[in-house]
Amino acid sequence: MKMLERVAVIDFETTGLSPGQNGRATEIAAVILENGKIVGRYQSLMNAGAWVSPFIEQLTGISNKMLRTAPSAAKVMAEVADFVGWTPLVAHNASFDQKFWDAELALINRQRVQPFACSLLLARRLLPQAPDHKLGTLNAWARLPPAGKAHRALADAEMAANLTGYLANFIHAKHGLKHISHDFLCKLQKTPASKVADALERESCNPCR
DNA sequence: TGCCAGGCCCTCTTTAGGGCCTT
Repeated sequence: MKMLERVAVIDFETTGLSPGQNGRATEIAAVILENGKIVGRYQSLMNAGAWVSPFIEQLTGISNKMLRTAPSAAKVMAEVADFVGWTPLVAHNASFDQKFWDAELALINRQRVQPFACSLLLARRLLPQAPDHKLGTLNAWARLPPAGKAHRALADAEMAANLTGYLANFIHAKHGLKHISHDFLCKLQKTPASKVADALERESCNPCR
């Protein structure tokens, strides 16, 4: 599977649903997906000084004790931003990860340098027959490889990467696209569901592809 | 006082409401 452009798939674990006083990152993972295979991995807990509620500890398995000895959020965000570089980003429900990525980078006076594509929006358009579009459900439904404990950053990033590869393969198999760019995924995820088939048809007829 | 996310998407819609998805 060589048709998907190299992308970086990321996943955050956090203390809440929105960045701010009560929402900080606790863990991040980034995996590099190249030719449909994971060729690089970064994963780290991060200590942002935020308190982990019992609910979040139960959900993620990440505790306040674990974060006390973790490297600082500033150090981890600098490392992961360098690891990803200019590689275009993908996340499942990217609006969530994008706001934490932007917020945590802003705290170290850095800015995002690439767009995000969203595997959730793509899956809703390309796999409407799936039981639902949760990351775990889609991976099980598509019979993708198990990736470890859900709600830990590396396992979720690997699941999202496998799903992204599956979606690219689906587009290739069904519509014959030989090269799928991150830019095309970004356009496709904004296409109304009723016009997705037309968009794929147009793209596959483009003589430049 | 009471509440506390927010973008996407569908529909019994568009002068709105509610479910889905992420932690």
